[in-house]
This record gives sequence, structure tokens and C-alpha cells, in this order.
Amino acid sequence: MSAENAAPAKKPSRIQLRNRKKILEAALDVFSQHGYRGATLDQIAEQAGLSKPNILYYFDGKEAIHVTLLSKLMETWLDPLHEMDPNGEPLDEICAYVRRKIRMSRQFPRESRLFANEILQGAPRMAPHLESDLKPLFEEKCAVIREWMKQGKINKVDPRHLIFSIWATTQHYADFEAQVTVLTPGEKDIIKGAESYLDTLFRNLLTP
Amino acid sequence: MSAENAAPAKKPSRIQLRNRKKILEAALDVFSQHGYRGATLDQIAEQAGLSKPNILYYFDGKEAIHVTLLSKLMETWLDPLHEMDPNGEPLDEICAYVRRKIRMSRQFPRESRLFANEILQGAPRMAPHLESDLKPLFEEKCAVIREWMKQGKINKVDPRHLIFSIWATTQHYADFEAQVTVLTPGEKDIIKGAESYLDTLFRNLLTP
DNA sequence: CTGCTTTTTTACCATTTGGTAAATTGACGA
DNA sequence: TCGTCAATTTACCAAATGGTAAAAAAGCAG
Repeated sequence: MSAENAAPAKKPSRIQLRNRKKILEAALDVFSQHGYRGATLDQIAEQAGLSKPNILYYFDGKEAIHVTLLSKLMETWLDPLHEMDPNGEPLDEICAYVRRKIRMSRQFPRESRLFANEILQGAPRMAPHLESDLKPLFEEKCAVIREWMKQGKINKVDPRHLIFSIWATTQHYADFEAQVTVLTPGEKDIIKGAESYLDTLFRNLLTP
Repeated sequence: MSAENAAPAKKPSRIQLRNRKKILEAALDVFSQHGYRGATLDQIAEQAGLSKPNILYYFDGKEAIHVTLLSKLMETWLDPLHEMDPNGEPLDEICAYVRRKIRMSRQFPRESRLFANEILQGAPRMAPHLESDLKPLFEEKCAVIREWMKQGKINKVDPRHLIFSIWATTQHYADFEAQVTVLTPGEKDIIKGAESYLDTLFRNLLTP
């Protein structure tokens, strides 16, 4: 009868909305930098400019904050793949997907690292989401790509590995930023170069 | 006069050797799964089959264990890149490097995740190593590759992004194993397929 | 302004965690 | 066999951490 969801009861007040947003924003900062177990409520509280008990007034606990964050993130994360159009020009569709992904790496590096942290540690709080949200989309798009290959529009490779390599190469710039920064000093926008490199990489792979 | 290093004094006894190894092995397990802050000495102690104070008898503290682990790892990690021979056949050298890296992903997934965890969190305890060990090697090999390109042996691309993409694609199978497993169920050795896919990927990129 | 609800603060807890001191046991050469 | 040093255990800490209860303050409809 009652919803035991993130939204406690009925209509979230103006204050609720504002403070929840502040908390999630702060939590994204802290979780993405230290991982789930390394993050503390005190850090999140300070970053959000609220007291710890006040944070626990808005969320049921540390884990609830993390789960909320991951759930919201999942949509954003799958969007670029969703946009891949089965009726478009295959090579263009795939290259456009790569471009969207690399741009997300620049625009949402914290989200990328939050995701990476969770997967790295075995996805303990996200396995269900992977199974229910990511997997069906992944299989759908694999089928689309496989069809394109069957029609001779692009070269034949294992579509699963193709997608893995797109994820890996694009997210690398956010997830391993610390390393990239050490190795390419003085480069103000290394991702710009990555964009054209990755375009070449996947174009050469898939062009017959 | 006395060394405050990992080796306390003079000649490590048989017991010292055995127990240090047990501790590092256990720590690799725990740190690679939970990250630095998420790992506890109690977990490491239990995994190693020793008591917590006994572990602190062999190492100066949690951080010392982690640093020791990362230092030893660095060698192993750079080896495959070191082996890339400036006098070999360019395309073969690069593809052989890719093969060595992907095999390390299968053989040393914990090491890969330990490394990834550290970099993800900004490399707080490894930045010096990156600067002193990784960077010179990276720049050396970039120069080698650039020379190969200048000679027209392989296609011209930014060698830095080339290396980044090799690291990203190969380490992906260890670091994101939880995700890969969900998306490719029943596959007993997905890395085997990755090996041939990545060979095609980089061969098509670099073949003139 | 008044009374009621929502929000925030204050003051605490219980547990976990990295670490230590000192006592106890074990190894081993003379 | 004994004495000495290395290794291990026992018994603790102090700080950090996730979380709670209840009082105080702030909003706000009437």
C-alpha cells in the first residue's frame, strides 16, 4: 500500500528536492573517488554542506545513497547505446556511438569512475541492474550488429568483443585519468585526440 | 646505518620468507577485491592464516603491505612492454605485445585489478612509481613506434593513443570481469576469443 | 499570531579498525 | 640441555564510522 521507495511518501517538498540533489552530488564526488567502502558519511556530509544526521534524514543509509546513485546512473549510461539505430548506416552508427561514449568520458568522468569502481569490486550492489537493464540491451545491439555483418555492410567480427573494446577504449580516459595525465603532460584536451584516433581504429576494423 | 626498508635487518629466515609470501598473497586477494580503504587487516590476516599482530610483526602497517605489493607488481606489469623489440618487425612486435598483455589479463587478473583500483582512485600511493618507472618506458616505446611510422612500416596514428587502447582493451577482461561474465554466460574462455579479435583490430589499424 | 509539520541540531552509541605492549611459545646453535 | 633470539599470542587502545533518539528550530497553512 505504501511505497518504501526512495521517495518516502507523497510529494517531495522544495527543500527535499534541493537537499537530495545536494547529497547525491556530493556522494557522486566521494564514492567515485574512494569507492563504496572507502567513502564515509562524514565526507559526504561535509561535501554536501549538511550534518551527518541530516543526511540520514533524507536517505536510509550509506548503501541507499549508493544504490540511488547507481540506479540513476544506469539510464545515462545506456542512453548512447540505445540511440544506435538499426536502420541507419552501419559504419556511421557505430562510429557515432564511439563518439558519444568518448564524450561522456569527458563530460561525466565521475560517473564513469563510480561505475568502474562498482564493477571492479564484483558489482555487489549492481549485479541485478546489469542483468535486467544492460544485458537485454547488449544482446539486442549485438543482434543488430550481427545482422549488419551478415548483409556485408561491415566486416565480420565478434560483436560482443567489438562492444567491449568500445567501452574499454572510451572509458579508459575517465577511469585511468590519473595515469593518462602523468603520461601526457601539458595536453589540455587529450580526449580530443582520442576521438579521432578511435574513429580511425574502428573505421579500419569495420570497413570492408 | 640500519635499513628501515621492507627487509628489516640482515638475512631473512626461512620463516620470514614463507610468512611474508603468505601475507602478500593474501593481501593481493583482499586489496584487489576491495581496494585499499575497503580492505582490512583482519581480512588479510584471516586469508593468510595468521593473527593480526603477527602480520604487523612482518610489515610496518597496512600501507606498507600495499606499497610492497604495488612495487613488486610494477615490474611484472612493465615486462611485456619492455620486451617490445625496436629491431623486430613492427606489426609483429605490436601484435605480440597485445598478445602478451591479454594473456596477463587471464593469468594475473588480481594484479590487474589491484593496479586498476589504485589508478582509479588517483594513484595516491603510486604516482611516484608511474613517474619514475612507467613514464620513461612509455616515452621510449612511443619514440620507437613513431620511428616505425616514419619509415612507413605501419600506418601513422598517435602512438600514445595506440598504447592507451592496447592497455584498455586487454585489461578490460580482468578489470571488468564481473560485467563480461554477466554478458557472455556459458563462455568458458572468453579471453581466447578476445585474443583473435584484438589481433584483427590492431592489425587492421596498422597495416598500410 | 497560532498550532502543526518538516527539517536540523545536539548528544550519544556500538562496532569496526589500525595499531601496540607485554607476556608466551618456539626454534636452534653452543 | 640450556640460553637466547625470533615468532606468536593475548589483551588491550584510541580513533573512526555508520547510525539513533530526542530536543530544538524553521516552515507554513489557517
